[in-house]
Parts: sequence; C-alpha cells; structure tokens
Amino acid sequence: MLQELADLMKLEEGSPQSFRVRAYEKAVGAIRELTSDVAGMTARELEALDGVGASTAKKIRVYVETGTIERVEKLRQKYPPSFVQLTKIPGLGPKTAVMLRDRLGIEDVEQLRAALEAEKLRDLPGMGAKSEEKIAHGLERLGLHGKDRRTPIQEAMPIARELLAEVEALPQVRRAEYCGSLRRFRETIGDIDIVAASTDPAPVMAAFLELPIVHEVIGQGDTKSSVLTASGLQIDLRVVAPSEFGAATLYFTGSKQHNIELRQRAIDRGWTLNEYALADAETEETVASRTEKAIYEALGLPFIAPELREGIGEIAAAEAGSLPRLVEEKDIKGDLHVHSTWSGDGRSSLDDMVRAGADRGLQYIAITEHAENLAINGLSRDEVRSEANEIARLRNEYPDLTILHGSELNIGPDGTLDYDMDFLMAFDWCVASVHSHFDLPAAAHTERLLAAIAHPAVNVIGHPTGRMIGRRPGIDFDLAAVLDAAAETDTALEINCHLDRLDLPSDLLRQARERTDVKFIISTDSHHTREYRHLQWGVKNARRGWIDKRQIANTWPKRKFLKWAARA
DNA sequence: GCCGTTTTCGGCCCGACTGTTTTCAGTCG
Repeated sequence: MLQELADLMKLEEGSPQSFRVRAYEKAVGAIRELTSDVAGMTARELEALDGVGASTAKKIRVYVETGTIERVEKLRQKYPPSFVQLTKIPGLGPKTAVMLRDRLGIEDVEQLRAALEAEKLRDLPGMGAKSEEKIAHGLERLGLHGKDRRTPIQEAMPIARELLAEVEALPQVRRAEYCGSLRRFRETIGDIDIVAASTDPAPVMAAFLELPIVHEVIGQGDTKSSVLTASGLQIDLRVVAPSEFGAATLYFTGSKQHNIELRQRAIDRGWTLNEYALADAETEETVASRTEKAIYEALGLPFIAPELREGIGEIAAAEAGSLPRLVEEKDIKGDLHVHSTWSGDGRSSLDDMVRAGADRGLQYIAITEHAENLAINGLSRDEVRSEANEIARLRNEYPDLTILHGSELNIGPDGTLDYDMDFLMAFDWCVASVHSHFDLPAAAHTERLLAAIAHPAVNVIGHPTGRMIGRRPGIDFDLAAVLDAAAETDTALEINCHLDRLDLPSDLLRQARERTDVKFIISTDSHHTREYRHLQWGVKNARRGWIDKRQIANTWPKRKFLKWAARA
C-alpha cells in the first residue's frame, strides 16, 4: 500500500524524486526488511524504525485496522490504474502524463495511441515531432520491456559475462566490471550496467554500439550509452578514467539508497561523492576515487560487499563492526547434493561426478540421487543397493575424498518420505525436498516441512521454497516455525546454487539471519560435472542473505562436519 | 514525509542524455 502511495504521489507531486515520494519509498524499504509482522506493531514501535515517522506510522495503523488508507483512496480516484499505466512507458514520466491529461484529455494508453496517430502531441509546450516519435516508440516497447519488467538473473548473468568479456578485450579498456543489481546479486535485473576504465572512451563507445547483441540504440553520448537487446533487455555502458574506476563502480552498483547514505556521510565530512570521486566540497580536491575500498575507508567504513549494498542497515552495521562474516567460495569444503546418471535427469556418470568433485579439491561430497517416489527420475531400492557398491569402489579409488551415500527424498503432500525407515536410516546423508503439490495452503506446506525436518534420517531440506525465479512462485510456509524446528532437530536448510532457484531466497535468509542456532548448507544440486561451478552463485546468495559463514556447515573441516552429520 | 553530537526548521545525492530551448525541464539511473 505504501509503495502504491509512493507511485501515486509521483503523479501528484509531478516528480519521482519529490521528498515525500522518497520518504514513502524509504519507509517501504524499512518495512520490507522487518522480521516481525508489521500488523502487530504499535504506532510507537513503527516510529522507531528508521525512515518511518509519525505520519507513516499512523497510516500503517489505520491500514491494519480498516484495510484502507484515505489518502490512497483519494489518489486512486484522481489517478486510476489505466492512467498510471501511462507512466510505465519508457521516457514518459509523471509531468508529461499529467500534461497529456490536462491538455488533451488523455486518460489511458488507447487514447494516447490515438493522439499520437493524430500528431497532437507535437504542439504541446516543450514537445515537438521528436518527442512524439520518442513516446510512440516507448509505447511499442511497453509490451516488450516496460519499466516494470525485470529479467531473471539466470537470463541476464550469461549475457553480462559475455558482454563484459568483449568490453574487457578492447585494447583501450584497462578494466571493466558489471555493476547494478546484477553485481548486488538480486534475483531479477532491471538492466545490465557495465563500467569500463579507459583514457580513450570514444573507440570504446563506438565498439560497444557495434556489438552483435545490440538491437537498438536508445541513447548515446561521449561517456554513456544505452542499448536494447532483441529481447528488450537494456544495457548501459559507462566509460570513466582509470583513476575514477572505484567511484564509478561504487556509484553504478548502488543501490540507490546505499548511495544516498554514502553521499550523506560524505557531506557530513565536508566532502561530496559522485561517480568520479570522493572530493572536498570546497577545494574539489580528490580524497579517494581509484578503488571502492579507498572510498569506504575515507568515509570511516570497512569495505562493504556489493551483495550487502541495499540500504537496509549495512552502513550502520559496518560502522558498528557488526557485519556478518561472509562466506567465500574457497571456504566451501564439501558438496552435499550431487546427482549422476543414476538419476533419470542426471547427465554425467557417477565416476565423472566423483572425479570432478575431487578435482575441485572438495574434501567430502554426498551422492544424492532422486528417490523412488519421483516417478521417472528416482531410484528403486535395488538401484540404490547397486549404486552403493559403485560408491564403495570409488571410495577406494579416492581415499582422500569422503563420499557419502545419500539420497534426495521427496516430501509428499502429507510430509511422508520415500522408502521406509530402516532403508532410510542406512543412508549416510538425506536431502528432503518438495517436488510436487506446490499449490497447497501455507499451513499444509508448513506441516509437511515440519514432518520432514522431524524425520531422523533427514539432514537437510533441499531448495525449501521450490521456487523457480520468474516462472514459479515458491511454496508459502511459516518461516519462524520451520526455523524453530530446524534449530531443535539440528536439520540444516539448503541454499541451492542453481541460478533459477537460489533457494532459500536471500530475503528469507535475511529474515533468518538472527537465528544463529540454524545451520545452512550451500549445495550445487549438480546434475553434470560442469555444474559444480554453480557454487559461486549459492555463495553470493548466502552473502546477500547476511548469513554468517560459521553457520554454513559445509565450510567446516571434514572431521567437524562428519561428526555433526552423523549426530544429526 | 523524515530528521537532528552545530539544527525541532530547513534541509534532503548527484549527474548524463534528450529535446526543447537559448539556459532548461524532464526522465532516468
């Protein structure tokens, strides 16, 4: 409701940056990060939140009690959804939308289309034939890539990496980095931002605009250009001097709120921070600019990892020295969710999977084929016994690698698992996952998860929400109850590395971050040898979730881990 | 609308690009 209020206020105030709009958006951010239910908070408790004042606290209370906010109702009358839709058109902002209504009586997209065809826009103040053309073009893009459309990370990441490689390969480019929400590792991306360091920007810009992926140029300048791919994904390239690279990546990585807080911090010290440098406000002398680390240090802060830069308290935590100890890829000592061709959907042989795990320097792995209840992909009991013999052979071949014989069980709609108790207890390691019946009510999902967590054979709950980013929402369940049960039984929760899963999602991880009694396992869920390298994504997701690495059980050395796994 | 280790009033992050203007408004990030 507050977000809608912010959006409507953009129209009312004629600016997306009006102070009132920004205040509402800040309040939205504060509430989004709450771990407790906002409905249960008093006005006084709400006001204690950073960014929520008396006015917003009152609105929240009224909304909780009556289900409506008068201000929103009035604004909805004035700006109905069909009118608000106009501002979703790229290049068309609140000022223009309101003027179109005042001057031409345009109330919705259809009327705008008619006015464009009749060439009525070009006679309006501040507009001309080109503006008309721009808006007409923006209208075409609305379906393909409106302001609200976000691209799933698994779609954007490979494009960004390839693009980055091409930019880095240009002879004039010293170094380059992808920034924006992709570097912060959000699960959906608005656009791809690339920053390049060069003393000679013109050829870099020219080469960028000529790349095969560029379908359309929507803006080009000396140091900044924006293009669209054929699928409508926007890519921005910014070229800065090498000495400015740190300031530029900091700025383009954001988030917006993080930048605002950093800049406020600069102002408090008599400095100013922009994409070129942290500099003295009076003399304009540079304080720091080459690296992000130098800028943070000048501002009295330790380096803040990109995954944390959401403007949700990371700067205060950094100042207080209370940031979590973040996991890194090299900390991970074992992979506890690995398939082979024994599973119907596995694509590398067991021998290859084990060899690849050993080659990566893993100290322990768990082979976890699908279980019998997963119709096509699961293993019968006989197959499980046969694979056990193969694993015994491989243990001899790889004496330094501990190979756990595991299974990925299916949590049924009633919480029951595959096989039977005796059979299950013979496994070294069990992952239990939801693979079906995604549309039950939340209470039923909570019950089935609690049942699986309570089962003595289960070590970890696999991809707990079952969501597929951009395709399928996760199951809804009572997170607090699941965390309580996981802590009670010492059952871990998985952080699945697949880019289309990232499950648990980082927002749920953040809600769990104060639960230091809960363990997590970062698993690749590999079905092919090359998927081991997906580990990096699970690591980034855990970092984004503010999870302290001491709670991630597969960072532990082999002895500690095996002792815990056997006990659990 | 929010906020305060100079402030309870008067500030609030900063700049590129476009299209329209002769110095700026709108949009965007």
